[in-house]
Amino acid sequence: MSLYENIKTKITSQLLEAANKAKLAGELNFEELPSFVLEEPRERQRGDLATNLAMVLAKQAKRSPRDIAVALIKHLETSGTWIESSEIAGAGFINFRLNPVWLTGVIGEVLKAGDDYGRVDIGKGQKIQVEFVSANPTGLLHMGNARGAALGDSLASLLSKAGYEVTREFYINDAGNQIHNFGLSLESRYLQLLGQDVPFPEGGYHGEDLVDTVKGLIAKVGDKYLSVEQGLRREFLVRYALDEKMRNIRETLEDFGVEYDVWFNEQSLHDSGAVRSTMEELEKKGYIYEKEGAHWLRSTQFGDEKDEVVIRSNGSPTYFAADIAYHRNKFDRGFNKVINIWGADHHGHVARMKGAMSALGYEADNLQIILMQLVRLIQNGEVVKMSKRSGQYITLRELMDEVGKDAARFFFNLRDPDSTVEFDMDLARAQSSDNPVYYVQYAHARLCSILRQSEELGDLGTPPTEEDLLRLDSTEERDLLKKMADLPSEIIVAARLMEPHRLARYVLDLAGLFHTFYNSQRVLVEDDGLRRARLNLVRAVKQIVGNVLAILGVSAPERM
RNA sequence: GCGUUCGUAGUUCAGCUGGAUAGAGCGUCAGACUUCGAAUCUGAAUGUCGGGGGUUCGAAUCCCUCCGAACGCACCA
Repeated sequence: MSLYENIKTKITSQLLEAANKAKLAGELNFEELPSFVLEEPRERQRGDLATNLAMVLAKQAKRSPRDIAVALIKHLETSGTWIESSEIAGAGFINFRLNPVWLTGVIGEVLKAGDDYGRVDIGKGQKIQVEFVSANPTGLLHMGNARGAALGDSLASLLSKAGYEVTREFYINDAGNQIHNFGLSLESRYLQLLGQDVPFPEGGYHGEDLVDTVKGLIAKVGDKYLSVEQGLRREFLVRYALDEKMRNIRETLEDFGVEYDVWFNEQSLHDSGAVRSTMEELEKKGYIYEKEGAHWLRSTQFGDEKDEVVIRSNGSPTYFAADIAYHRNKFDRGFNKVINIWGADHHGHVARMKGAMSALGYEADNLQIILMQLVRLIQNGEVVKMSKRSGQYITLRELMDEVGKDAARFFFNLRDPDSTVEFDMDLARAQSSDNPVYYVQYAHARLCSILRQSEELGDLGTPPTEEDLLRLDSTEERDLLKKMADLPSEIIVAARLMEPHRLARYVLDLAGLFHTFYNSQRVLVEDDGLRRARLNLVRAVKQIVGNVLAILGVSAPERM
């Protein structure tokens, strides 16, 4: 446990003890201690930590919060807690001021832990899977996928930092109706490009990239497949195009800094009989009924708005059926928790998917679905309706070319998945230099620059003494140290809430505090002791900035 | 029509799952480089937290209702 976590835990337990002692002394009356918080007050003049314990006790104790606070403070044991003073304020808050000396210990803690600073263990080695992007291989990756990739990958890194054993997975929709359509589209393009006047299929994929794929194919095999039997021809075209599309998706994501552990084929679920056996299982449990020739899942029993078809009247399973088998497979692989990141346009599927898991006897809460709102693209001051049909969309590749991987990933991770973000292409292009990511990266480069110069000055070796470190007592230094001490707590909260965007905020704040410090204090001063202390501070800040950027998948440049 | 999510400064967004005087970036205005990187810093102005009710010591946060937006409501995925 980190220094700061330790202190907070200690104070919390002392508060509990104080409440019990006050009760024994007959000064306070309560049955059960309600939950309370010990947190940093918004305004730092109020102190370092504050608790609302007296306020939440008011109801049970039938006394005013301020009276209760007096009793609590009277019985509070402060030795070993760094508490320097306690005071009652406002409606009944108890504010604590800590002896700032504890802060200097943070630097040593950071440098000792190195890349592991911020690592916590709330996961306790539990296996957790994050499935994200899982884009259809029938087209190119777009802005929505970019957001999903940034979110999913950073969440996975965050959870891993928090002590979970994480698997990143991509589900490839290489079966079913959509692939059938894909085959028809490919065939049509193939014939068209070879001069035949054939119609484009209804509901086909209009994307230009598909035409390019077929052109590439023709360059290799020519008109060889004109004479091949239709079924075989389509099969070949699909296999070829799928392979090319998936390779492209894979490479694009890799360039975006995302590496998957597992690429899972939908087709394998059909081949292995998993889809069929899963449906039989559901049938056996009585959750399936027949109507109008189709098989339906009673998903309404689990809160869905309507029952869903799993086997069509023509006998073929729906996408949903395969998806149920897929999620069953996930749990059977031993994941304690399974996380899906879906676009908000799929929110209607949440209830039925969880319902299907309940029906199969799994704990639905172990399947967690994070919905992210869609990305609204602005171009020339206007909202661009994105759709694959119209071909009106910006690809992930274009996004990286335009604004860069780091800026894109940071941008998405700065926002709550629940907010519809506006992405102004022109702004991203024109103002790329005042993108927040550069603020953080600049801080990192600056930190590196200071360290480089200290080396040139021959400032190696000798570590600062305890006394040297105690001289880091300006408000700028203390604010910075406090923020540094806070990282483990931030990781815990972010991992618990599955909100990596908190870390982007954190590192932005940290960079800001560093810039402020930099402008008010000089690091490379004549005074040996003070210089050594500040250099260690710089080393530690650099370490943390690097650690957090790594979680976010953003590079930490030494120069820029 | 029903459902899900959202509505916070001119603008883009935070707001730690109920706490003290609602915060940042950009933009605006005024300042800081003979000194470690000015892609930085310091200061100033800016709010009906969409409207209205309720719950309680206390609400941007929870509940109800209305307004507005996005997205769902296929034997598509």
